[in-house]
This record gives sequence, structure tokens and C-alpha cells, in this order.
Amino acid sequence: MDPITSSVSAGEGAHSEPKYSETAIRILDAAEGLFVELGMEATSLRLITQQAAVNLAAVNYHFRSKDALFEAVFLRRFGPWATECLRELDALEGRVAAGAEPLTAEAVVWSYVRPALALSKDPSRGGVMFVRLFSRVLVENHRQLRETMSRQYGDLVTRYTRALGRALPGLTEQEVEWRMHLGFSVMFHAFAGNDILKVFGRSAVSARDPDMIVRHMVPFVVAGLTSPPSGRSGK
Amino acid sequence: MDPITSSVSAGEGAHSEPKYSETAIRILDAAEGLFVELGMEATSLRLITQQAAVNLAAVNYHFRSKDALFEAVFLRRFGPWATECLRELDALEGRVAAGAEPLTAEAVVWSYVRPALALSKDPSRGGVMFVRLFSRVLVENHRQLRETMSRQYGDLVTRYTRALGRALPGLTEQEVEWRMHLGFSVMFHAFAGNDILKVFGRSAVSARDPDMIVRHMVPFVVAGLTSPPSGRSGK
DNA sequence: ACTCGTTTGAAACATACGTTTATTTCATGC
DNA sequence: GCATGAAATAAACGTATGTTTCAAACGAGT
Repeated sequence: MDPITSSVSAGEGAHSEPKYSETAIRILDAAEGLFVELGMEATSLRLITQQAAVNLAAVNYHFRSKDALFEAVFLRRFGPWATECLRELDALEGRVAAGAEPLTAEAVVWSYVRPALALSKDPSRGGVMFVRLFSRVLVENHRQLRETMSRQYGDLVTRYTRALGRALPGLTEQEVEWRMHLGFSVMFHAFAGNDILKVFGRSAVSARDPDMIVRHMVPFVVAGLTSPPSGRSGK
Repeated sequence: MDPITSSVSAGEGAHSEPKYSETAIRILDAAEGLFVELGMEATSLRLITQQAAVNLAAVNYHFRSKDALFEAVFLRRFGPWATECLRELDALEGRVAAGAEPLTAEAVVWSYVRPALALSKDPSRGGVMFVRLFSRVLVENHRQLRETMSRQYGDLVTRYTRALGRALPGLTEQEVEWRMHLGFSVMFHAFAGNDILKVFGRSAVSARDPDMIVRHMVPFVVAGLTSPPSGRSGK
């Protein structure tokens, strides 16, 4: 029988995670690394199955198609990360509501950075691979994945935007959205190591240590987020 | 005869631009749009030649291979842009040397943003396409292109790094490189419109007007660049 | 021991790809 | 008006792709 309908649809309802068989996991692991390194299009199923030491047909058996495999690879990491982000946000807003601390942009940033950092350091959850995969999704156009994301995780963005807006009073809603966009862009691509300097071969920086990335990135982003409002806000 | 050896190698020496035949230009234009939209791997020569209304073999005739075509597509835009950036930097440093203005981080940023903005608004030079293509190059691994870039344009990065370092005294060399990396990441991906919010379907922001992008982006980046040095500088 | 649903396995499928080959068309110089 | 080299064309090449097929192996339940 189709293992897809049993596992995936069982895990469809509200953010729960599907269980995978051992060979399915081997496929996911191999595919993850290759998708990150070569991109979705340039990675062949034969390369994946060879590296995973499983049969070629196993991919279509366990995941129905290459596209569905890509989505599974991505969502396996994204789901837990999104959950952790929401938990961090909940905790932060709880402390703020209790008057234990003010709601600052830096605190909001950390509620995103902390899960990303934890994830980066945990190889069993994909380590830094996931962030690099995510940065690919941002650039490539995976239509179906985007639909899934906006359907299933749209509220995450809403939550962050609202929190940031509260942390940055005096900014128009549009300015908040822009800074959110800019700030998250930096964070994603910094974590992913999409370094311009790397392209030019002058990459003394790319030590790729997550702690160091965070140490330089967070002050940069917080400074950008909290900079004084521009004279006239955009149309 | 091979049109490649005549045109490209004629334009090899020191940043000059090769001349292309009309059909070659048609191919470059079609390929540019498709590479941006679909990525290098997902774009087939058949799609390109069909859209350019030229024969399939014309690509290999004029550009030798698909890889070489990609490089040509990229360098056609990158060359003039790099030249303009260097001219802006020269002009800035000239004014600074003459004591006409101080060397600020914002001025350095503008020496990059101005050419990018001009390019974004000029459809005859690819418009916003090029920046989006560039952001793909940052994420995908085009080995040969990277070699060409670092060989031919490595000095551009050196110039920017040095200028930024002078504009930001009190920062260690490493901090300057980090901020440079972060700042340019924002600028590239902001111009390219690689919007995280877009992935989640909540893209009120992405009006994609270059002027508005710049208006929000520059203050953000300048704030990040000029933020006070972090306590202990990273190892 | 046998059955039945699940999972693997090897092979084939049709298609699409980048590239190459010959041939034809075309413009230009003599 | 013909020869010459560049450019366009149609067709084929070999290979690699995602997917499907169908038979074999497996593993628990009775």
C-alpha cells in the first residue's frame, strides 16, 4: 500500500510531524545534502538513491515524486523550527505581559535566532543544512511549497510582524514590514553563508561558525531595525 | 569560423565588452529572463531558442556551451555595473582627498547603490533582471563563473572593503569584513526581491519599485554598518 | 506453514536534455 | 557571376532524467 497516504495525511492536521520509515529517512538525509549542494534541479534521483544506498524506485514509492520529496525534505526541518519560534514568541510575550521585561526588537530577533542557532548546532536535525536549503527556497520558485508554507505557516509571519510592530512604536505599518523583510533577509542569508565575498574568492570571513555569525549579525540587524524613522515614510 | 574566439577574446583584456551579433543578443536576452525565472539548471536550451526565435544549434555556435552562455549572460551585465561602481568609488575618494566631504559609510553604500539603481531602471541593460540573476549566482554554485569573477573583479571587493574600513575607524579588520558581508547581502537580496514574506504569501511589501527599495534599504544598512563596535571583537 | 499486505529489486519506459553533424542559405569581395 | 567564409537550419546523436512495471523478498498474524 501507499505509505504516503498513511503517514503524511496522518500528520497533516495542524503542525504534527509524519513518521518516516528507516529507508525514507535515509532518502531524506541524502536528498537534503544534495539539494543544498547542487540545488533541486541539478540533483538526480539516481544520485540520491545511490548515496542513500537504497533502490531507485524507493523514492517514488515513499514520496510519490521528486517534487514531493523536496517538499518533504524541507518541511521535515521547517516544522520543528517554526514550532520552536512560536514557542519562543509565546514565552517572550508572556514575560512582557507579566511586566518582567520590555518588548524590544532585540528580544524579537533573538526569538528567531535562538531556534536557528540551536538548529544549526544539532546535526541530528540537519544542522546548518536546513538554513542553506531555506535560502535556496527563497531564491528558487517552488510554487507548491510556497502554497503549503503560506497555508500552514502564514500565522508565524503575522505573529512576528505584530511583535516587531509593538517593539518599534513610531514606525508606520509599512516601515515595520520593510524592516522585517530586510532584517530577516540578513539573518537567513548570513546563516546560510550566501556570501558575496565568497563569490569573489576573498572569503576570510566565512569561518561558518554559527556562534560567530550570530555575534556579528544580531547587532547589525538590531541596529537596522531600531534606526530612527526615515523622514517621510514610503508611499 | 567560430564567432567566439573573435568576439570574446577580443574583449578579454581588462574589462572591455565583447560585441555580439544580433542573434547572439536575442539569445542572451531570452536566456537572461529564463535563467532568472527558472534557474540555470531548469532552463533548457530548447526553451531559450524557442523564446528567442532562433535555431537550437545557434547557442552552441555562438557560445560554445550552455555553461558558457550562462557566463556570458551574467558578465554582459556585471561588467558595466562593476565599471560604474569603480568610477563612483574613484569619484568619492577623489572628493574625500580634496577635502570636499568626509568618507562616510553612507557615501560608500551609495557608491554601490547608485549604479544598481540606475541599472534597475534601465531596461536596455537588463533592468532589475540582473540583480535577480546575481542573487541566484550567490546561492547556486557556478564554479567557473566564480573563478572568472575573483580573477577579473577581485579588486572591486578589495576597494570597497578598504573604503569601508576607512569610513569606519575603530572597527577591527574582521568586523569591517563582517559588516561588509552583511550589508551587501541585504542590498543584493533586497534589490533582487528575495523576500521571506513572499514565501509565506504575505507580500504587501514587494511593490518592487527600486526607489522605494532603496529608500528603506539604505537607512537600514547604514545603521547596521555604523552601529557601535561590539564589546569583544570576534576571534 | 501459510497467507496477505508491505517493502525492495532490477529492468524497462518514454521523454527531454546538451551537443554535433551535414547541409543549405546568405552576404561580400573580386 | 562566381568563389568564399559566416550564419542558419534540420536532423540526428548519445545520454540522463523521472517514473512505472512487475516479480521477488520480507514479516507479522493466525
